[in-house]
This record gives sequence, structure tokens and C-alpha cells, in this order.
Amino acid sequence: MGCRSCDKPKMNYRKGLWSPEEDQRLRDYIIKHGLGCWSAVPAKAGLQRNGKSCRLRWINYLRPGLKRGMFSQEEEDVVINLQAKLGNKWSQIAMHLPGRTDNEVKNYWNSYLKKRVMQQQPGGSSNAGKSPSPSELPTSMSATTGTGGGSTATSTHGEHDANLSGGGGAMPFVDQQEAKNFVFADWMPPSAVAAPGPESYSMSTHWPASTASSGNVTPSHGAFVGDQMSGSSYGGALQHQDHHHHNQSVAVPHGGAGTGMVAGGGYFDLLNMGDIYGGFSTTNDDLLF
DNA sequence: AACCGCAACAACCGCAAAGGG
DNA sequence: TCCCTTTGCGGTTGTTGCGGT
Repeated sequence: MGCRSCDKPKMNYRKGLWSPEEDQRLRDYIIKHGLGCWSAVPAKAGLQRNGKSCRLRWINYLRPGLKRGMFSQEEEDVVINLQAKLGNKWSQIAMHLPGRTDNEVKNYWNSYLKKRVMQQQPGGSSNAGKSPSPSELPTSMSATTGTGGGSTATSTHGEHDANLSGGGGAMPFVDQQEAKNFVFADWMPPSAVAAPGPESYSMSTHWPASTASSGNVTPSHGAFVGDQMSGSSYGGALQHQDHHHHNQSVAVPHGGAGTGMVAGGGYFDLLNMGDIYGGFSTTNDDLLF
């Protein structure tokens, strides 16, 4: 792990929200060079961020395969069940939710699901917010969705990939077509799939206002390309309200799109992913070039 | 219209594990 | 084997937007 070749002088790293320019630099760099030593990325990409921040930004926001939009009922159930079994092992929970990041799952839990679970179990039988003892840990995650498959709490990224390819497992998306429609990050509109590259990326609609650039930019997750979800962040009012009327939106979370809908209605075709970029992994962190 | 409180999300911080020299 | 660095994870905080008063 040690990467002494990545030694660099101490510098004042920028903090706060990422600007579109920073995102662009990071994305361009990783597309061009792939993932390597994160600590070297800022210097090589011309960013005044630390490697940790770059990694986080990539994982939580820029990497392909991220799903945008509210959690489906199935995803919600997965989170609730896995949280009950695993505790706050967000990275492990996120492995069972393709396109979701541990940070996203964690935020969703803390902001919404935890309260709901608490309400449903006022007696406090829920272990919401705490980790189970080792003896409480499951030997299998099969109970979550009923699809079983022997995926365990320590499931690897490889297992995740296998699930995505239609293998059932504990994934909520057992339908292959649905998995196939698993979406690309919103920086990769359909046109970019055909002709990938920074030039095909629109910066005008879905970047957060940064601390550096103070334009009135829609919050990062807010508007999808094509305005299919314009005006509401995937959290925010829409998510909050919808979850109080959740049952009717299991298969069609909102906006009339399927569970896998994301950015601009642009579906990311997992089956072709390798052809596009030489093998983006759909797992949490891995990016194979 | 202004203020306040809340909710949601992005990002930071600190720690532990892993791995190379 | 120890030390140092990087990576990954979970907790926490900061920022922003929205709704209510």
C-alpha cells in the first residue's frame, strides 16, 4: 500500500464543495490514467485537493454506475434488513445496492430510515444506530430479499459483479433487464456512451454551486440531464415526501422511470461497459482499466 | 418579506487495517 | 519486525434549501 513514489510536498489543500472544473479535472485524469495511487492524483490532475478528498469525490459522485434518484422500496428494504443484521456497516450494505454508495446509504439511513424504523419499533427492539454483536451477525444474507445465493456480509466485489450479471444473490435487481438498465452517472449522458469524452458532458445542469464559483447552480443531485427530475433534489422535498407515500412507487420510483433510471434517462448498459471504457467495474471502488 | 427550524446531502475527520521499504 | 504511507470505513459536521410562522 505504501506508495513512496507518490511523495509530495505538504500543501494547503482546498476544502469544501467541488467546483465543476475540479470535477472535470478529476474525471479526465481517471478516465485517462485509471485508478492508482490516490495521493498522487491531485498533483497529477492539477487539483489542490488531497488524495482522500479525490477518492471520496470519485467514489461518491463521479464514478460510473452510480444511481441517482430516490431509493426504491426494494432498496429500502435491503437497507433496513441489512442494517438490522450488520449494523452500521454501510460499505457492506452498499455492496448489495448497485449504484449506491456507502455514504449515500448512510445518509439515507440517518436522515430517513432510522426514524422510520424507530417509529415502527418504539419499544427499542431495533438495533438502529448501533452495531450488532458478533454473535448477532448473520451467516448468510439470504433473508434479506429471499433470493439468497449465499452472499455474505463479507461479500466481495466479485460477488457483486456476479450479481449484476444476473446471478440473483442478495441483489434487489433480480431482473436482468433491470440490472442492464442500471444507470451511468449523470455525467455520462447517452450521447457520451456512444462517444464518450469530456466534451460530451454538460456542466450546466447538475453541478453543485461551489465555494469558488457562486453561480446559482442546481444542487449536485438535483436536476438530471434532460430535466427529467428538474427542480428537486433526489433527496430534498421529493424524496422526503415520496417516502411517506412509498408503496405506490415500488417499481416506478417517480417520474415514470424505472428503478434504474438516472441521469437524463440515460441508461448505462452494463453489458457493454467493458466495450466503452475497457472495463469499469460496477463495484464500489474498483475501476479496471 | 424576514426569520427560524428542520431535513437532506456533501464533505471532512479520525481511526484502523493493509502493505511496502 | 518496525515504521511509514495509503486506503477504506464510519461518525460527524457544515452547507444549503425548504417550509412554517
